[in-house]
Amino acid sequence: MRGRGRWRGGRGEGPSQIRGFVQPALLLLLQRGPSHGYDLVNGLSSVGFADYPVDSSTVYRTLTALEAEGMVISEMESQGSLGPPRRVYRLTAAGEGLLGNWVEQLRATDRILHRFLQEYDRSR
Amino acid sequence: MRGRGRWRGGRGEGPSQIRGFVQPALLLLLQRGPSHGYDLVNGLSSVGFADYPVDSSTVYRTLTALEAEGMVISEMESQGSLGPPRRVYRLTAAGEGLLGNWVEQLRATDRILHRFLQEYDRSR
DNA sequence: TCCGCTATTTGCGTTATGCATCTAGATAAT
DNA sequence: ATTATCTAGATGCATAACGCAAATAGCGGA
Repeated sequence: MRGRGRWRGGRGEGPSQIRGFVQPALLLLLQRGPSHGYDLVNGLSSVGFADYPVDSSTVYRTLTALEAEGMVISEMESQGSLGPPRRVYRLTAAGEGLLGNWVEQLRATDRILHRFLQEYDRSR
Repeated sequence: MRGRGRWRGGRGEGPSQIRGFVQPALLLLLQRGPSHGYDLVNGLSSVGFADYPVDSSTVYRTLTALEAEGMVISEMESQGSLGPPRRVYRLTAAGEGLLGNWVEQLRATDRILHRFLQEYDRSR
């Protein structure tokens, strides 16, 4: 899967303007159980995040970064998949904590957004 | 030591993860009437966006960019202010349209966020 | 053999933003 | 008069978080 994604807020299309949303999204998906990069790439655009296309390179890089910080742990899948070997990630306890922090952040973001939209609607 | 930069969603503090939110926020403020940069800097952190601190440089740069695209127009204030001359901006029709587009975008963002938070809460 | 998936990695460029610093007018305090 | 303080804005530098493109590689089918 190649990132399709047009962007440029304003003109027309575009990814959401949330930065650093890939990280919490991946943490949430991993909370459901271990998974590997390729699957997560598709997972993002299927399970609830259909409107939020993310490039695969971003996913892999984010996973690498998360592992470097101890938020996830990976190991090469012993055997049995249908293609090349996969690196399977699973959430650590620290990772779960991080997810919790992200959630707080995102709730704050949500409130800001609501205020903005409310202000806009009120000005009509 | 140059820009080390606090950030890091997760840990604790950090700017909101909304990118490109300064633009719609400024457009919304300008919809209420003409204003100048310094005022808008404070406007952002007072009128509804208290939790969304924005650096003044960002505000000035965003205004410059908006003007280059014809979304706002500025002129130096003829006279009468209490400090150095101000550059007063006002919204153009194109700017109002842009704001409308941003609003649509942000509603989409809002929906994504809701789904995310709902998923998280459901996993508890 | 060549194609099309699956799977991951890496180089390169862009963007929005923060921090620090500089200039400078106006006014109030010393 | 000098100095501090607020108002006002511009600019250099750094960087996180992406997207896009392309390389690498295992595997199964036509």
